[in-house]
Amino acid sequence: MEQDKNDTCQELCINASIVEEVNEKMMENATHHDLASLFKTLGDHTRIRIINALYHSELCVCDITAILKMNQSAVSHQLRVLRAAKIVKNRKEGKNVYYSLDDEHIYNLVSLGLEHVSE
Amino acid sequence: MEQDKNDTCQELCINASIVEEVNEKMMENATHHDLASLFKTLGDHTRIRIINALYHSELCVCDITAILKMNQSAVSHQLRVLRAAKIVKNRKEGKNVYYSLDDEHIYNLVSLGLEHVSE
DNA sequence: TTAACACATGAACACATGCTCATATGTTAG
DNA sequence: CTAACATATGAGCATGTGTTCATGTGTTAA
Repeated sequence: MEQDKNDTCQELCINASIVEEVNEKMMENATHHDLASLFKTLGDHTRIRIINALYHSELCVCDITAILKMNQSAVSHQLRVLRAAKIVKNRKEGKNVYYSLDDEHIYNLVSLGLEHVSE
Repeated sequence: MEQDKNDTCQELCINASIVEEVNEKMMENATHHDLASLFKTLGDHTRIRIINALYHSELCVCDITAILKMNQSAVSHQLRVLRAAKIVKNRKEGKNVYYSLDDEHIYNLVSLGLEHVSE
């Protein structure tokens, strides 16, 4: 006569009504996925530094490489990730490719994150 | 007579003054690290779902386990990560441990992230 | 005390991630 | 055309991360 719940939790401990309510209010799984994806992209030391550099000015790959003191390949790889996430956009000018932040959402997100960090 | 710059970039391509200026304006390395850390913690499907669940109500581990339909060990491990990042706090009540969001920074951060995602 | 339960945690494993190295692409100068 | 250069990209490797399984800890009830 047991409910066919998972076996770890006996249903005794949980407030079933609250669980059900939360389940209804929860965002969709796809949304969770996208959100986690966005934060994951922001959650890397190198990428945060790139974003921070672009905070102030449009920069070409070469500039970024110099600022981060990393090799060009590593920077390009990370720029690719940021591009895929639509966090940065790029513009070609002759041999150079200039990168900049794609929208101010990111700027705001990072700023807000900063508040949490530097409390 | 070459500058002792890295060899990838000949200094010809970069706007040295801008690079220098950006270098000055950049946040400290420790800050980058903390910021990346915070976002990395938020950048996981399971953890985002936990946070989203706690958006609405304080919940015990057992509740969360039921909501996420995951095994209790996995949930506990992730709660530990969230605790370490000061994203959630917990409160003991008898055999149960109730978790809730530690501050509203996180709520705001996730909300802002949501705006970027659902454009 | 002992049994039952909620939760925490260490070890092990599969998989993802970031870097480096080598090389490819595309543009400009000569 | 070819050489030089800025950037992109694939492969390989070392390290990090999330889950599961087994077990430990702490609390309540009998």
